[in-house]
Amino acid sequence: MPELPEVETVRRGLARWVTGRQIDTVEVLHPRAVRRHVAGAADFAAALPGRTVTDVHRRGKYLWLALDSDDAVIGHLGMSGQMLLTDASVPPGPHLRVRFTFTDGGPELRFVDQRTFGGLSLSPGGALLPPEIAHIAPDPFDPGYDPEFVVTALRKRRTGVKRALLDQTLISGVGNIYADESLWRAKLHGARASTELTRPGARRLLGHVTDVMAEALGHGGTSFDALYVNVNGESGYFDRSLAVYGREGLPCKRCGTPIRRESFMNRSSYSCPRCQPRPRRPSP
DNA sequence: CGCAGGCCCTGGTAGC
DNA sequence: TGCTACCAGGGCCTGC
Repeated sequence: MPELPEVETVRRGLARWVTGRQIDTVEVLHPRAVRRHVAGAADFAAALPGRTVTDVHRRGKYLWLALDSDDAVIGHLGMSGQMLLTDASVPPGPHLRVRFTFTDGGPELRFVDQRTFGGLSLSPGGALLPPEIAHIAPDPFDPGYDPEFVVTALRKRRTGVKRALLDQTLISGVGNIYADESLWRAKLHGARASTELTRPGARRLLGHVTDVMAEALGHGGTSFDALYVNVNGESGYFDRSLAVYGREGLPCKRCGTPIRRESFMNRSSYSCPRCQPRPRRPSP
């Protein structure tokens, strides 16, 4: 499940292998992959040939290819999306959704997505920051990220801390995995009311968010020698060292208490019952 | 306006 | 063995 570190790893791979190349052809193999492009798949495919990729940017879990036309191709990986750079001779897999070829005849770019939660769209004039994702807050690695502003906003939210962390309009890039990891480091249960956070407490939590994602990025962003941009941990180079996520019943790495799993927002939350006690009056 | 919950997808796996 | 049920979950949308 790609969160910020995974998307940033993909961005770096794309920046290295696609920047400066001119698009030759675009083929949409599954309309759902471009459902955010209102004008439709044919329009998407027709608009891109001849354009050159000038840069690759990211905000939170979104990334976009900036084009020499000042437009942008926005991409979101969803849960299972991958950007693969593949020689044209490699036969397409079953989940190939969109294929880009380039005029240099080099490796093609394939958007592969099993569960089709991800997708691509064309953003007119969006090269610098697509208006479609202007509502997404800066992530901790964005020059525009202001932790004191987020501290203030977080403490104003009348909701649970975890729900607030997952709100991409407050701080972006945080998903279920890194939210749980950050809360474990901060010794906070996700159902704690965000209004109860002190300013220093909120600062500490946000510091953990930044740290845990920076560490994951350090683990994942190193091996880009191959012409292969992957977002799935399955490929091996994504060696996340997780303290709580997915560790139900295993000992807490701090106190040894078995990690618990709770259902929250129709997904799983992992925490240590001892380090992260449930609040008396839980917030959603 | 702020917040909460439903829905979209499909491969893998557990259970019967 | 073959079926069903459930799980993974980010972001958009709707309704309160």
